[in-house]
Amino acid sequence: MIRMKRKITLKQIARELDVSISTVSKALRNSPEISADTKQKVQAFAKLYNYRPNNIALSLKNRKTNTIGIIIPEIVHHFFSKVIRGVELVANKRGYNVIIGLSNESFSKEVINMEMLANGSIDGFILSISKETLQLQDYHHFNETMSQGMPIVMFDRVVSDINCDKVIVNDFGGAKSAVEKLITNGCKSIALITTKDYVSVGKLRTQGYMDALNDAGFELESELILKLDDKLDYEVHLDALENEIEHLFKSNKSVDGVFAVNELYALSAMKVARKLGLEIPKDIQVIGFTDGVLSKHSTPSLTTVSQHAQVMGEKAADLLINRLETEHNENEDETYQTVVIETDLIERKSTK
Amino acid sequence: MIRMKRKITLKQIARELDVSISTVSKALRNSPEISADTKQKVQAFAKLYNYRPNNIALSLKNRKTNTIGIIIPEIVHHFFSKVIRGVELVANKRGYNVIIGLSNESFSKEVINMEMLANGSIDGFILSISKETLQLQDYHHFNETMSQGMPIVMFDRVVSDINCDKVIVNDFGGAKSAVEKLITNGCKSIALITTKDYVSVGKLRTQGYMDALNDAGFELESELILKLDDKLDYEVHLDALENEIEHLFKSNKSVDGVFAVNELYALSAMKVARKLGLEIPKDIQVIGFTDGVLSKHSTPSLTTVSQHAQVMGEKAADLLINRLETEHNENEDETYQTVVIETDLIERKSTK
DNA sequence: ATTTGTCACGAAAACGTTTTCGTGTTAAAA
DNA sequence: TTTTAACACGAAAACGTTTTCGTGACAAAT
Repeated sequence: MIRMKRKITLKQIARELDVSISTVSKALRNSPEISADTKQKVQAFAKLYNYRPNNIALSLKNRKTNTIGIIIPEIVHHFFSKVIRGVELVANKRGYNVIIGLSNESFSKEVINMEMLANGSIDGFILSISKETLQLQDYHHFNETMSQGMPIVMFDRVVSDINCDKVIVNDFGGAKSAVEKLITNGCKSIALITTKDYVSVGKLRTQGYMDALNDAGFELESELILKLDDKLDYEVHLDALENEIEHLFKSNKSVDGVFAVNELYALSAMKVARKLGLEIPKDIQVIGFTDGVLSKHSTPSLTTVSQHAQVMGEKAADLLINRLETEHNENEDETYQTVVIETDLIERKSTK
Repeated sequence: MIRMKRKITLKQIARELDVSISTVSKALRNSPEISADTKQKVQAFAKLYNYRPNNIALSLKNRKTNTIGIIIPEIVHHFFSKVIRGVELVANKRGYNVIIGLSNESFSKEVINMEMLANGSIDGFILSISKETLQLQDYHHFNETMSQGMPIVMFDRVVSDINCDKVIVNDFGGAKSAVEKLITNGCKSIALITTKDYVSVGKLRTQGYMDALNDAGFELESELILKLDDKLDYEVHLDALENEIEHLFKSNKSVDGVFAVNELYALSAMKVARKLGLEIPKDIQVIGFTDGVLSKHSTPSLTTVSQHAQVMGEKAADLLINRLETEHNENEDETYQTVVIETDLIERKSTK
């Protein structure tokens, strides 16, 4: 049976050594007020009993928790977990902890989670907006949080209505250069597989696609654009997804290039193409938009637009902590910045 | 410019309403001591100003944070992120928050992270041991944490030296039934691709493999066992991994079945097999051990042993919270339990 | 002998709660 | 009229820190 020795406090040290709590505190912080003798005695005792200041008490006293709250729609997702890793990395380096909340793409869970954390548990938020919130366009909880003096940094899924620091991917540019790559590689009829427009990133990627076609003098054919309703969880209903894509291919036999706004769509496109007897990349070339793990290990491996998720997390954490650690004058107008992370085109075997 | 209205406290409400702090507190908690009039007044005021008790102050007062600390080796990993989701799910349901720390497979980071959180930030730990810690076999930080009265629940990577609640996968059984499946499917020469033995799960899966062969009257051929050093990050050095596997196949042409202890090894085996002109599952059948996303989307899709990561997380959270919420008599000997999560064989296209 | 100054330490407040106990006021019982 | 009881509220302690300010002892300077 293990001997229980509860964490020791200043008060207990003070009692043992027959000095006051203040003296112990000062001795441990090496205050010049305290004599060398006493310091030595106190420090030795503290080390022996492995004294560590209680974080909660410190948080209360300093009105600062040194903890960052992350709210994301889903954690079982490479993009988001990479962002978390980035946040954790710089947070830890700068002396902060990270506490996570999952909204599960639900508005109410997002609100509840934020309220729980906002009541003193954390100093600021890093978050990506849930799909439901984006649809409802109800952003009161963000504004309320910020009006209470708690800063927010949004990443990836952001919205221009909210005034705060943001870290976003150059979705437009990434999509455009992907499509340009397809054009350069000789594609004449390029399909787009995307989501409904309310998710800002889907919209921007669609615009990048259109812009690239436009610049190259291609005509925009709406039959080549497949807008999927991501209400449906295609991880579960893979066949539904594949049917949609198969329909696209069959009614547009000339398609020789595909740009998909995420990894799953791209892989499904490749799968369907193969099923229809098309060779990749000879007959049809495919590019996805993602930071996922599937691309690298698919057959053929998938050329993708990398979003540098971890860098986004790091940047978001830096933005937040910088704001937390600069004195904000009461009446000075805050000025927020939006950091754009550039994408990289990672060429693999699904393009020529 | 947004108007700043800092979070309101009991003291401020008390001052505004010209009553004492105690009265406000009691009124809000509907104490019978307080008159209906006063209650009404206080509650209305509190609602108007959206009063919420400060979590930190409550934690300090109650010596209970209602927060769980998770320490995992890596978050960009489907297995671990699914576990987190499970933990988060039941933690939230039961009124707890989750704070994460990444050890990054490093002993020192594991120790530091635990110390940070153990100083009052959390009520208990859920963790999976880092590889480096497993190698060093230095578990003092776990024992110290527990001796301070902070419970630990370990999952997946556990060690029998430590006395605490545990949630593990039936690695032995899962591996055994996978290999049995291969045997049933007609495989005569089954290779094993595994890791070095210090990670307990690798060891157990290897034993499952051997036991299945043994039961079936097969002879154990050591050339069929490939033990890979996972010091090398094979995500980065994929070619090195594939070379090893290619060597295995070339020097054992008779191999018609492969059991791999993780997803990456299994996929690489399939890739190499294809490269060598073997058809899957006709010429060679492959089964992996994982909860990952690659298996489902690979070509052919991979038959795997599912570990039910989310269930592990849920179970671990329940174990921890149960322990936190039962009065533990000072001198009563604690008794710990180990929950074994059974695996499922998910049959896909890499087996007949 | 008195003033000044330094040294080494302790008391107390503060952070935001909850809770125990005490107390003044009023109405009912003796 | 006096005692008792219920009622409604406030003071204070506690959780574990840090920090400001005050103070007693002693030595040095006047």
